[in-house]
Amino acid sequence: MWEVASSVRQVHSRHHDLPMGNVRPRDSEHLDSIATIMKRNRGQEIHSWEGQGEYWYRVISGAAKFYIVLPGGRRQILDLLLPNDFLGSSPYSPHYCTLEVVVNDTVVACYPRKSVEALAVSNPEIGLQVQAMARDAVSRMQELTLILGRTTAREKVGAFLIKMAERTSTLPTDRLMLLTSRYDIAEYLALSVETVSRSLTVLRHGGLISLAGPRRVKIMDRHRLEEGRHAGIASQM
Amino acid sequence: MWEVASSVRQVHSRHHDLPMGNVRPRDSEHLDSIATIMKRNRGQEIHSWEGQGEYWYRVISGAAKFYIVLPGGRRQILDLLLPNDFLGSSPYSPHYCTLEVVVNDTVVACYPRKSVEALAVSNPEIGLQVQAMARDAVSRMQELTLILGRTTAREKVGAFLIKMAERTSTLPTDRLMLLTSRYDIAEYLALSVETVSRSLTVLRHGGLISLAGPRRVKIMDRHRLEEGRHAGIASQM
DNA sequence: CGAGCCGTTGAGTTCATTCAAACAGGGTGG
DNA sequence: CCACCCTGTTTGAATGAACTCAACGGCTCG
Repeated sequence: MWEVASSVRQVHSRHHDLPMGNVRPRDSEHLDSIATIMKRNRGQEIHSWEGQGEYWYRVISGAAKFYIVLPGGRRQILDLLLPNDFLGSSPYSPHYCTLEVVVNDTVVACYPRKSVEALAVSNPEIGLQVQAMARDAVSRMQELTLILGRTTAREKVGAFLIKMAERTSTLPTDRLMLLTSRYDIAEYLALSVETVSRSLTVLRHGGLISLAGPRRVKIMDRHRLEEGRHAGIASQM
Repeated sequence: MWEVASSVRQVHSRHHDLPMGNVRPRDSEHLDSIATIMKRNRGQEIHSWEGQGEYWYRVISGAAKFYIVLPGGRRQILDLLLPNDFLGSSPYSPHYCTLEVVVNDTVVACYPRKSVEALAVSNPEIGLQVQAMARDAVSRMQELTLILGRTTAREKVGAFLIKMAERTSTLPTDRLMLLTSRYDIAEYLALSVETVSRSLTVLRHGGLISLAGPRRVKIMDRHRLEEGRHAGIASQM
C-alpha cells in the first residue's frame, strides 16, 4: 500500500527527451564507463565540493540533498535529488555546498565533468542527454522558486507535498512517503521546523491531508491544497 | 559616472568556459544562422509560450524578465535575464510563463530548440556551449533560491542588490543602476512593493547603501549588507 | 535505562502584509 | 503653459503571520 522510500521512482524519468533508459545500450555504456558508483547511508556526504565544478552526480536510488551553509550557520537546501535526477555542480560554488544522502542505501553515480564533456564531443547523443539533464535541473530549480515564492507557510508546505507526490510516483497518486525529516523540509522551504510542523497540523485539521505517522501523507483535497489561499482553512491551530 | 542601463554589461560573460565570443567564427555563424533577432521596448513580450519548449532565448542587450502568473493573480519572476544570459524554456511549462522586456531597446536572439539540438549534434563545440549556458541558468536559479531563502526582507533586498551589482558590472563596483521597477523587484523577491521600498529606506538610513534617485544605488557597506542579520540596523523606519 | 534525535505544541515577540494616502515625474490635451 | 492623468515610489496604521524560546512526548540505539 504505502511505497517504501528506497523503491520509489526507480524507473520513472519524467521529461527527458532522451531518458537514460531509452538510449542505445552502447551510449549508456559510455556514460557508465566514466562513472563512479557509491552507496551511502543517511547523513553521509557524497563529495565535499573542494574540486569546484569537477563532478556531476546522478542519484540512482534513494535520495540526496544539495545544500549550502550560510555564514550565519543557517542551511538552505538548494536541490532535492530523487532517482534519475542530475546535479551539475555550479561552475563556481559561491559558498560551501554539500551533497548529502537523506535515506539509507542511496546509490549515486559520479561523473567527472571533463570526461562527460569529452564524451559529449565524441558522441553527440550523449551531449543531448546532458542537455536534457541540465534542462531538468533548471526545471526543478524553477519549481522550487515557485514554491519559495508562495506567501504563506501553508501554501509552501502544500505545494511541496504536491510536488513530492508528483516526483515520487509514476502514476498520479494521492499518497506519498516523505523522504526527509521535518528539519530537511524546513531547510528546503526556508521555514522554521516549528512552522512546518504547525502547517502540517493545520492542513490535517482542515481535511486537506491526512497523516499516518510522521512521514506517510495522503492528499485528501488536492485542489484546495494547491490553490493555497487558505480557502476555508481554520487559521487557528 | 552612472552607467546607462542599456549599455550595462554588454561584453561581459562571466563563467562560460566557452563564451560566445571566444569560439571560432565559423561556429558562431552557425548559431547565429538559426537565430531570430528581435528588438523590443519595455513591457513588450518576446514570446507567449504557446509552443512549449520550442525556443531558447538569449538577451543581447538590455534586460528581460521571465515570469509566471499564478492562479491567484500574483506574479513570480523566475529569472531576470541580462546580456549574454540564456533562457532554455522548460520542457514542460507547468503554467503560463511569459518573457517580457524590462528596459527599452532590448535585443533578444531566439533559437528554435530543434535547430539548436541539430546543430549540437553536428557540431560538438556548440553542444558544449549549450551545456555551459544551461549550467549558467542553473547557477542563476540557485542564487535566486539562496536569496529567496533569506529570512528577512532586508536580507533579501541586500542580497539582491549585491547580486545585481555583480551581474551588471565587469569590474567589482559599488555602484549599480537598477534595471527594474520596485514592482519587478517585489515580484522577483516574493515581497510586497511596500516592503521592498521600506527595506531600501531602512538600508539607506542604516548607512548600508545610498540612493541617488530611485534607481541609482551605491553600496556603502558591502559586508553588513551581505551578512544581513540586521547587524546594528535600526529596526524602526 | 539514559542519551539523543525527531516531532509537536504553547506563549510572546517581531516582522511582513494589507489598506490607505500622499508625493514626484512624464506625458498628453486643452 | 498649465491642468490632468498615470505610473512609480514612499510612508503610515493596523492586522495577521512566522519566528524564537521553551517544554514535552515518542522513538531508536547504545
